[in-house]
Amino acid sequence: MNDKSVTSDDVRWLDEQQQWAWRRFLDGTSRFFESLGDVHDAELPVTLGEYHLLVQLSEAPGRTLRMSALAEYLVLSRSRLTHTVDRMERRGLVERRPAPGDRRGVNCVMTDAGFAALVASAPGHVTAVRRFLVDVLDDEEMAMLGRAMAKVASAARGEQELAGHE
Amino acid sequence: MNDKSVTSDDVRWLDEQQQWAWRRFLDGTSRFFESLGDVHDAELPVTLGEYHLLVQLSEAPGRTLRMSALAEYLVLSRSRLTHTVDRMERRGLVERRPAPGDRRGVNCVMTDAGFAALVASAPGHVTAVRRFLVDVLDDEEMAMLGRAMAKVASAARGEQELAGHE
DNA sequence: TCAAGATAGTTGAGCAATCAACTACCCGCA
DNA sequence: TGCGGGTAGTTGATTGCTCAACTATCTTGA
Repeated sequence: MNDKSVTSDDVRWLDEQQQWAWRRFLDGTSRFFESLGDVHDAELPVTLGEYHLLVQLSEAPGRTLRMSALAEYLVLSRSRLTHTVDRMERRGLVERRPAPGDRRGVNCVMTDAGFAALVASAPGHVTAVRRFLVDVLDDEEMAMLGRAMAKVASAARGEQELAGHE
Repeated sequence: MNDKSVTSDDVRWLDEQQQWAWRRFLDGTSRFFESLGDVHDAELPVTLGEYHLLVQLSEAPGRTLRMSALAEYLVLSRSRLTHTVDRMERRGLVERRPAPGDRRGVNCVMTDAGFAALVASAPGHVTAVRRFLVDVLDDEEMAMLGRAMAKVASAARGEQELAGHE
């Protein structure tokens, strides 16, 4: 702990309802991603993490994205992305190409095999997302969840930027 | 893929709003847990995972819980819990004791050092949960989030039980 | 124009998680 | 009473992740 650490005297603890909601959030997300990951591992050609990577590439122009952009979108460390792309490249799902205009840069490109794996995984993936999330909530809850999590994401993102400039 | 696999012909894809909300959820949870984990790693004596384990023990009678109960509450595989408890036991945060009445069973007990680590971590933990979640949402959003995630958790839990009986 | 610092990505060692196989014990039933 | 199947937990090999150090390139400003 450093000299800026918070001591128990000036902490605003959570009240009953906040505590309850936070625990439901923690438990719900754990079980949701567990179940969704299980579906990928048991039935689909790519893991959940690989799937999200392929989705990002599929929506990028030329099915191509810089490593750094991919890392930012997927909330992965650069190192972890390097290792993940290594493995996917060995399986022929993506390829690395030098980035034009910046000789430090590396583009990650989805191959046809990668696209095929994405297409093959999508139905099972979406069906699971429905079963564990979308079909469980009504439209209003789903919309609220989206708005709330957009706020949460930007709070966390703000913090990330601060940490980077230390 | 097996013979029960869903083909693209009969999948109900997500509409615009559902897609948007689902992506906010995915991105928000990733960034939230990333930021909260960073706070633990940088400033607190125990990691986020260890913290949650200690919280469970702190609320159990005798600060004691069966390994299997702990695994269920924390949504951890038994193997992963075994390894995690190994490490925490080496650091003196918890102890293993035989479970009375079932000679297969093992109780995990929080030590005084474990309780001290929990107390030392709590202020920083709660402050971070506020910064990245609770203080970012208003009371209504927070309540909705709790209700929604309670539903999601039980959908996922239901699925888990089915998988177990195959 | 060139030095200092920032950015992009990789590397490899050490640590943590996963998966299947294993031991030990409990329960129900014949 | 003992056998079959289930439950509790551990083990160790494999795989994946993390962290700090490293190379290479880009940018800025004196």
